Amino acid sequence: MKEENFCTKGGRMRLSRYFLPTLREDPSEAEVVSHKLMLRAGMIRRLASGIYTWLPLGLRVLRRVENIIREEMDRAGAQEILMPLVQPAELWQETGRWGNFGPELLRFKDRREHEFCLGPTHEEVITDLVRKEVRSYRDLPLILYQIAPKFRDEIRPRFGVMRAREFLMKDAYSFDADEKGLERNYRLMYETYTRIFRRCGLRFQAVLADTGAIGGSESHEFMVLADTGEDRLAVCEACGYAANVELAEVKRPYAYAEEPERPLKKAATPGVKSVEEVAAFLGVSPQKLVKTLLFRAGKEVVVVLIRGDLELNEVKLRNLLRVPAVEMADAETVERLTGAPVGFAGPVGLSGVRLLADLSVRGLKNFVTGANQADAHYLNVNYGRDFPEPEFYDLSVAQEGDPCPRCGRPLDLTRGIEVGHIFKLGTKYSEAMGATFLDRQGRERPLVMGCYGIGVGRTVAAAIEQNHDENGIIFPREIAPFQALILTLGPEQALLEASERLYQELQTQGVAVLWDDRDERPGVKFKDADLIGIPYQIIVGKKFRETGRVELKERATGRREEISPESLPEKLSS
RNA sequence: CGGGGCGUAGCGCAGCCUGGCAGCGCACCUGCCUUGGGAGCAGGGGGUCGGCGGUUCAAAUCCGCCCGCCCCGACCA
Repeated sequence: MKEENFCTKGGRMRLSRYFLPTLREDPSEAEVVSHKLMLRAGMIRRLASGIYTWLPLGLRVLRRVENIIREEMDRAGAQEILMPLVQPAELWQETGRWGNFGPELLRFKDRREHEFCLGPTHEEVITDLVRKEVRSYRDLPLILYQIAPKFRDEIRPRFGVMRAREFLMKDAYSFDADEKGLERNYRLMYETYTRIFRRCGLRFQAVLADTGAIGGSESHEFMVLADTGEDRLAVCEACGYAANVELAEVKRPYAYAEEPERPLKKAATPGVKSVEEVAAFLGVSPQKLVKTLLFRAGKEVVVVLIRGDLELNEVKLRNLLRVPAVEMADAETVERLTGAPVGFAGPVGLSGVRLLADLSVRGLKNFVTGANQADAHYLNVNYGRDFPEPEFYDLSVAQEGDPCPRCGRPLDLTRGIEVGHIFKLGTKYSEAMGATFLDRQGRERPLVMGCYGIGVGRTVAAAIEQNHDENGIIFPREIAPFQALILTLGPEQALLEASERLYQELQTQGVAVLWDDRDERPGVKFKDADLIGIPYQIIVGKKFRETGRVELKERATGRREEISPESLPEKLSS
């Protein structure tokens, strides 16, 4: 007889043999609850900033999410491929993104001094593949996808796998002959994503979104609703409008009392810089202040005016200026242009720069601005008189209660975690890279593309963020690492034998089951069981000794019922 | 990139100010005991005190440089 493998002796899903390093206390490095719980439950361990290893329990959850995605993508007719993480610079130079992707694109050279990067996304690679292989409209439509690691050298990785530098992503790309085809595929992916996140047991919301570095015409983000989310959403309950606040159009009514223009006056404001400080110092409301913001957009510097109580929306500014990124001008630039230290910039006397203003400034009279001079502000400033009339655009961030741009009812603001993002790319990449096909008339035309991403690890973290209590994780059934956990509470042979029989039987019935056969006291087993969040706990202990029945405890509700061991497999496999 | 904090056993931390044996709790190993919500007793193992350099008879502790991690900011005008 063959010797039994010492690692799998008695079956591999025994906790006494399972690599599950749980932590009794919160690790100090973790801030948000999902990160703490993933570390404590032995799902992940950090290797370096934003770089994580998935341990067996965590990997099982990751795989379950992956498999839901795979099933739904396949069902939608997409075909799975696997592309390289390492990508040659040449492809990125073709689309121009080598230059303007920014420092999160990790670049390096191989031994022959050829330039490469770690792929933060795969538009270039897929477009290269398809331009080489697809010739005819007969090959269309086509959707390809992969589930593979990505690398983005984030400024500030945080929250564990929620904002990691290396992360697992599902990315899909659609290719069509025309806009109509793209529209069909975009809708198909929208529906597929809805199915995926619903199956993962998440409460989520699809919102209109900015297209950012990926580009394209239209896009939606799928947001898991959570207070710890990094994105703010504007949602209208009345008509269903929902948008990332970065994008949400502001249709705020600006009603300003008619008042005569008063003479310009300079006021000393020593050391008074921020809006709150200036307003308090001069005894006026922040709505009477106009902030003067200097931005660097490529080589150009632009000046933007906005009412003091409002927030400037950099995404709107970036899209208006049609540049890949805008950033606040540094102190040196501010001083050179305004002649004053940061905190005292104003539009009066500025020249040689483009002057923009948010709609909130239009109609505003006798406002307060910096005087372009240290420790001084102007009162009673009026555009058209004291400085040239600026170009007005919608450049502010939507606020709670602003009117919905579609129906006018007040908007709600909530927070969300972006787990999915879909884009209509159009011909941006196909034209740049010459990815064309021959249509029915034999004309050469660029492929019309879409792209569709899901953060797999982030989805796991978001699910935990939404499903936990003070004792630990409560996994939604579809993504739980196991369906049931057998707790053997006591060292007696009879308990062990009964547990082992149950364990074998459940496995034979196809129920994913883990058995806590460790020589630990009941308290330890209960605590770990609640922490790792497996939906059902099967307790073989006191009740079994007394009655021969076991207890079935549901993790989510804490409900316990007594049940005969024989009826368990049927109950759990349903 | 700017500001702040931290780095001492696997985890959580004290010791540092005022230099003089490297500690506590949990975890781990052995034995006894115990078995329904992170038990108890006894014994034990484990440390480049983030790194390098300096000051000193003597450095976890003081000084300098570097590295790493966490938080906040990058919307200040």
